[in-house]
Amino acid sequence: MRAPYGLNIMDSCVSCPVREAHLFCNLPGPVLQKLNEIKSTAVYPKSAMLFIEGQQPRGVFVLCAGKVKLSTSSQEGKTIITKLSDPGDVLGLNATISNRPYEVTAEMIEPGQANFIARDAFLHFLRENGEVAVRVAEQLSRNYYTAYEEIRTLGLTSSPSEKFAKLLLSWSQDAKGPGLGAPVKMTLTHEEIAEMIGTTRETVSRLFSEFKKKQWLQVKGATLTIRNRVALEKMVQS
Amino acid sequence: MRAPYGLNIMDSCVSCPVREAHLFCNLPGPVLQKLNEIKSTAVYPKSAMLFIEGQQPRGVFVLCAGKVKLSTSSQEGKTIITKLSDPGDVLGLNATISNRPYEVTAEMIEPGQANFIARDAFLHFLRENGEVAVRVAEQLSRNYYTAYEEIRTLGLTSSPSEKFAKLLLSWSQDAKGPGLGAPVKMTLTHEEIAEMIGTTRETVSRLFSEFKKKQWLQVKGATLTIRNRVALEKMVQS
DNA sequence: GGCTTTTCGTGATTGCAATCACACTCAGGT
DNA sequence: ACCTGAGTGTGATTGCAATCACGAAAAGCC
Repeated sequence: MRAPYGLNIMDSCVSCPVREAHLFCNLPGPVLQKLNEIKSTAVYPKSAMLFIEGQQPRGVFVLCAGKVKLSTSSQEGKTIITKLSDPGDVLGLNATISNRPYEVTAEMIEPGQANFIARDAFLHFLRENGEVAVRVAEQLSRNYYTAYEEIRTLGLTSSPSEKFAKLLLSWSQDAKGPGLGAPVKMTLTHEEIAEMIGTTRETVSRLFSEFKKKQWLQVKGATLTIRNRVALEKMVQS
Repeated sequence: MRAPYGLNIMDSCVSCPVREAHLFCNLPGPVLQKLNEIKSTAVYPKSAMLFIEGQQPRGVFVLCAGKVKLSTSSQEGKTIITKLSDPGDVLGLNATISNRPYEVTAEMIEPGQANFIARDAFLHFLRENGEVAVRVAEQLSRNYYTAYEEIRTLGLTSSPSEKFAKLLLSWSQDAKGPGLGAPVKMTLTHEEIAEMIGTTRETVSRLFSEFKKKQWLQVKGATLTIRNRVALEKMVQS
């Protein structure tokens, strides 16, 4: 069977390879089985919207494969990307729990797969499984800390170069391997990076040039290598 | 009995005048009684710190009287005020639940009173009273939305004047009475207002001058009256 | 009531990043 | 190979708010 977009479809949560260490993936067998029954799987192309800011919450999405960007926009069209999500992340949790509109838009930035669980079934599932409800509370709390980190970045970091350095460091931390110059694959355009750090596309281009000229950074296609981590860390005082 | 700072001490939650419509205040009698047993009351002067960013969470504070500002700072001393809390608000909830350091500093900006509930007793109380736990989850979710609102303000609002207008409008909404020119009492210094909207003290001074000259605003001592709400709303596109 | 200390108002200057403008590169489609 | 459009690099210009620098005013404090 050939799947669309060159993906390997994951049919059952029970055999999911990302099930370790994530909110729903790593549950005892019977519970996972029940979860498996109420979820529906779908495959999404690049640029697909899982949900849009302001919509009434239909339910939660568990990302199985691919990358998702979460963003919020003003009416004039200015946009900030608040988070990039990886497989295992649960999207739309807060809106679904509290029954308020989605506070962000979730868009695939590379083709992927997600499980959808409708709100009613999800809430019912939570009520039946206290242990999962606890995990949900913990996840909400983690979301809150992430949001606060964002507030600190936006409110306390003055210059674009500082925010840019901060972003690069956070990427290299996510990359596996504590090796010094761990290469990072970058799937974002300069425009999108600009939206992550609240500046303009041109400024991001200039920052790349500057950091490359200073030998702090090396870019080869979509692969990004940090050459002088200390210098970057020195920029990020906060 | 003369209380310090000219306050009327509230001894029991059962007879508390702010008990309506707040997280813990408005609970059925027996539960409220139990809450009353595990709390301890204290009176704080202006500038007292209930807790400080980065401290291990000792427990939650329920504000009974007075005003509290929540802020977070960078190492270089730059500070943003993320929220002003009023009586009835619960402070330190998220840190206490998740056992992470307080993410903000809570400082009294006018003398007041707060009930403290130690972490262990609080968690035990939650486990015994499921209904309260649900309210806590809802409160966490509300906190999250507030944080997101802050992110939108910081990230999407471009000019200081826009943020200033937004702040003024939010104040006038909090003021009771839907009357047109509802006066607002302002207890903050220009410096603190600057910290709320991420700008400098001088810019805030200039904004006050500008808005007064345009007849949008009237200031008499600590009392602030909006004279042209429409004009302010037109500034706040988002 | 006079003292210090905080808070406020306003000018002058400066610097940084947004904006505008345009050429260049590169991937994909036909 | 060609076209097309998205994405990128970089100069020139500009505007806005941070910064610096005071003096004035108001608020605590003996």
